[in-house]
Amino acid sequence: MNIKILAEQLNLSISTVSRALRDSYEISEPTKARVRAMAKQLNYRINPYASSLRRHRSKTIAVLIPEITNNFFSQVINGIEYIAQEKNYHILIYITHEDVRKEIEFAHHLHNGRVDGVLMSVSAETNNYDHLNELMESGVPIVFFDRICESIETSSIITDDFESGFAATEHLFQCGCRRIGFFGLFEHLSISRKRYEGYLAALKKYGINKDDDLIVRSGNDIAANEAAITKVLTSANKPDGAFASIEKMAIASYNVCKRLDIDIPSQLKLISFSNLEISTLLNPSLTTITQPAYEIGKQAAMQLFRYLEKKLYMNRHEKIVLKSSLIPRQSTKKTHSA
Amino acid sequence: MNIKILAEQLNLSISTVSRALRDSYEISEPTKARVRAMAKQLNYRINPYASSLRRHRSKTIAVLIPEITNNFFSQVINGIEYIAQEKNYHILIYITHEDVRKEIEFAHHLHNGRVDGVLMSVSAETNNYDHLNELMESGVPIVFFDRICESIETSSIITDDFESGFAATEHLFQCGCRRIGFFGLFEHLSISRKRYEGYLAALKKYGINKDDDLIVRSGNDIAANEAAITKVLTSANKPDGAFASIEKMAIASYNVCKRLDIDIPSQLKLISFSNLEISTLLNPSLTTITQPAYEIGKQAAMQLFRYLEKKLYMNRHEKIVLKSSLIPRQSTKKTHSA
DNA sequence: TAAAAGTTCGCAAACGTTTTCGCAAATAAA
DNA sequence: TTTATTTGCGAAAACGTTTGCGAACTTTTA
Repeated sequence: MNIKILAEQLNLSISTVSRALRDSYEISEPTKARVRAMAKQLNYRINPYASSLRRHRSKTIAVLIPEITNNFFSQVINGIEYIAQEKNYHILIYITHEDVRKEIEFAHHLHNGRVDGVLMSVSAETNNYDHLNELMESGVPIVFFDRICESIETSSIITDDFESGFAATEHLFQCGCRRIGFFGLFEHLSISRKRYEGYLAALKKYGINKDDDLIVRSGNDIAANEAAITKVLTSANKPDGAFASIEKMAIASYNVCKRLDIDIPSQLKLISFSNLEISTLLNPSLTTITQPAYEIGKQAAMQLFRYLEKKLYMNRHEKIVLKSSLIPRQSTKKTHSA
Repeated sequence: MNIKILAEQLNLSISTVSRALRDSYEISEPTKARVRAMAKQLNYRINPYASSLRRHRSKTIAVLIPEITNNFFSQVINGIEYIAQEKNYHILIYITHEDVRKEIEFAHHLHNGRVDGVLMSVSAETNNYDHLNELMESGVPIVFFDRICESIETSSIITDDFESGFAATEHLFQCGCRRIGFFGLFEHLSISRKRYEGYLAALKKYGINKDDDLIVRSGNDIAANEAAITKVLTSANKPDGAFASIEKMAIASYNVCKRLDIDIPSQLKLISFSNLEISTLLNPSLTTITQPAYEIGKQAAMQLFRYLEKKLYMNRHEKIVLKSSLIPRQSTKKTHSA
């Protein structure tokens, strides 16, 4: 079943049928109606590969994310999917598992026109962006979200990470904490840096000296993370509050506290970036900084389509900043310490 | 940059270059090496659309799922992705949001060769499978996972839902429950039926009469679900235990109990199907039936590739059953009732 | 030594679209 | 009426691959 057969059935030329199906102005309304009717009757579907080959557009976008079993990213995908469906676009998904080599491999594979554009959050390991620059230069627009790449001239959708880091730390201070830990991600990740800077700024504002012993940098290895947290929480100068700049570290902290029988919030107050739907059901419920993940996905996709529809030209460094919200719960509840 | 330019640079014919790149036996090893070197040097990437058009294979599979912000499905995707990467396949993702009309729309769109095969879990609303039968008949193999479609002759990957439903109910009984509720999904969903039958069988084994007042059927509307649960938990003959056949209902139950000040597990014991990583951190920790989601994804993908590689012929009704595991936690802890 | 078989490659026809160009016929303007 | 312009459509050349077939050359077999 192809357009040729369809044309024969209609006694029309292939070109006329093609144009009719694309609703070209060159075709009369009656002819279009005939074509549409016959196409429906014969259950004709256009061949996307022939079409893409000829038009140099795939009607497909790629989404590159570091992980998928994480509410933040799955909510982002939901937002992306919403916009993509509106535009009749398809979504190819690639998961890097925080592995730069995979990210590079994917980037190279996308050089060939398989997708019209890319939405991505860089892997935590990534600190060289050549593969992404090359992709951009080959004409594939990239829009970053959350974990962006400052050095590439394109749009990104981020949240107010500095302010959130500041607010989280301030919140802990206001709840009585004076020794505030930072449990964060790798240093070179954009979001982590910003959150950390916000943390430092808040410490400064309240006249607290930064203490490197209270800072934990997480990797991908859960056991290692928990070990690092355990070390901090059992040290002589242990923190009375902690700001987890990533959900993974909050979970790890809960586990460690459970194991060490450290009570949250009386012995340790905890606030974390998180998009868990059930923060409220944790024991105790977790005070979170929650990012508007769904909206991030939507905005990122919309921005990409602005490039694809040439409403926006590439190499315009544009940042869209959405606001996260701090939701106080039990894990930072003020307690009357001894 | 295309194969033509590559061929000119090499002083070879296009066909030789093509064959060399595909590692054909017809090309000598020295020539292959030359071609590969030049391809690398010129940064040549094959055009996937031209290739797909010519070969009638897309190296792409579609994954159709009802939702993505759910650990079960995102873990399944991880499993699928693992196998797909091994096979150098790409993954298109389609989310139905439990909407049959979207499912039908997606199924129709996939008639055109965009994908070589489909992996899917049907939407809860689906009870007519014509669109899927048509897709199969048009030559696109479908492998179902979890929410399968019994009436279509193909492979499916499921878990031992009857046994799990039985075990869950039995577990509640053994923890002292005598009035056991069932909080489940729509009737016509395969998994829900099986789990429900397991529930009934366990009741029967222990001589408990089924009580329709203890059965809640969930929809997509969270508020409505919570209202229904509230009604049951505040009725005169309220249950002393409940089996949630879907995670959503367990969350709703926690919320309702919190609101009504019903203590879990002393006043209500709760067990639920769930793939939450943090069931252990809930208050109280949740006893779960956990499905091997990652493995389900892998198996489903592997089975699909058996079709694609013609190692398995379509229309073979084959079911692969994996085992879920019951993990007892605080929410079903035996209590000394008054 | 001739025939058969094997090796290595090129020609050209697909695959199913889209689109440029062109050409009639119909309509509008002069 | 003649000359432009518009309207509706068709022929054919792309798009970048893959592959059946055959040519030329080399090696093996009879």
